[in-house]
Amino acid sequence: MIEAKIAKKIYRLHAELCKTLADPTRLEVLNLLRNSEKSVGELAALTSVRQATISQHLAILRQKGVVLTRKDGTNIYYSVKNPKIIEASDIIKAVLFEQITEMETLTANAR
Amino acid sequence: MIEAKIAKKIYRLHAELCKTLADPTRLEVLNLLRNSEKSVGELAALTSVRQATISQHLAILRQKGVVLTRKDGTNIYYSVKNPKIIEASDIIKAVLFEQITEMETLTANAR
DNA sequence: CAATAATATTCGAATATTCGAATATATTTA
DNA sequence: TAAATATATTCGAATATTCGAATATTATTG
Repeated sequence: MIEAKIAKKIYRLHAELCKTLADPTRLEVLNLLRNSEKSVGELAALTSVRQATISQHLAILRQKGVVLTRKDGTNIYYSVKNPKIIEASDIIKAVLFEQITEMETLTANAR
Repeated sequence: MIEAKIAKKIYRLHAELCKTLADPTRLEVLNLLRNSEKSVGELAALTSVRQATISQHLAILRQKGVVLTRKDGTNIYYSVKNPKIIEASDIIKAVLFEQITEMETLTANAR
């Protein structure tokens, strides 16, 4: 059963990559990076999250290979490395909205 | 800025749904449910994870609306509620494999 | 080179997650 | 109804995650 061990390891890596999306701040950052790169300061301002905290989340996204960095002077611009991540995030968001719609239907019928 | 608050709440819910996928056991369970429903016992056996643990993970998947249950005698059969979740999981897995391939390329070139 | 600006890192406390062990809750069958 | 089977829940310990505060690093500018 050596392949079972390998499968488990793949599931672990897969879960680690999914964890990248399992935080509201990181989702917001990824959404902001959807169409264009942004500097750390811009991301902090746009999300109203402290610079150090944004930087920590960006470090996680970097480690997991989800974003790329480009240095320009003292600024560091972040961008999405693989748009598939955005695609996956969007699908999960669509599921969320379907769930919300379903709950609305339920409560509407309960009146 | 009332809409900003709402946006933050959506990101929180979105992240909670993503968390569903952020565990190796749950990913394995979802993969086993991909094509057909399975009972708790079957899932425990197929994953070699204790029944209580599988049950806990199934409870999380249930709470997040990711799976459905069907009772038949003492058995409870679980199935995927919304196939989009599998779709999203598959996309993230594809990203993982792209990352692995990229690392292989790097190490191959380093020889 | 000193001052400034932008970003990153380290540390610690609060919180959340995971899992095993034990137990509880059906449901079926003898 | 008692025993057996399948599943769920509760609790606690170990571990992981998150965030703020303080500090460090790097690059630019005067």
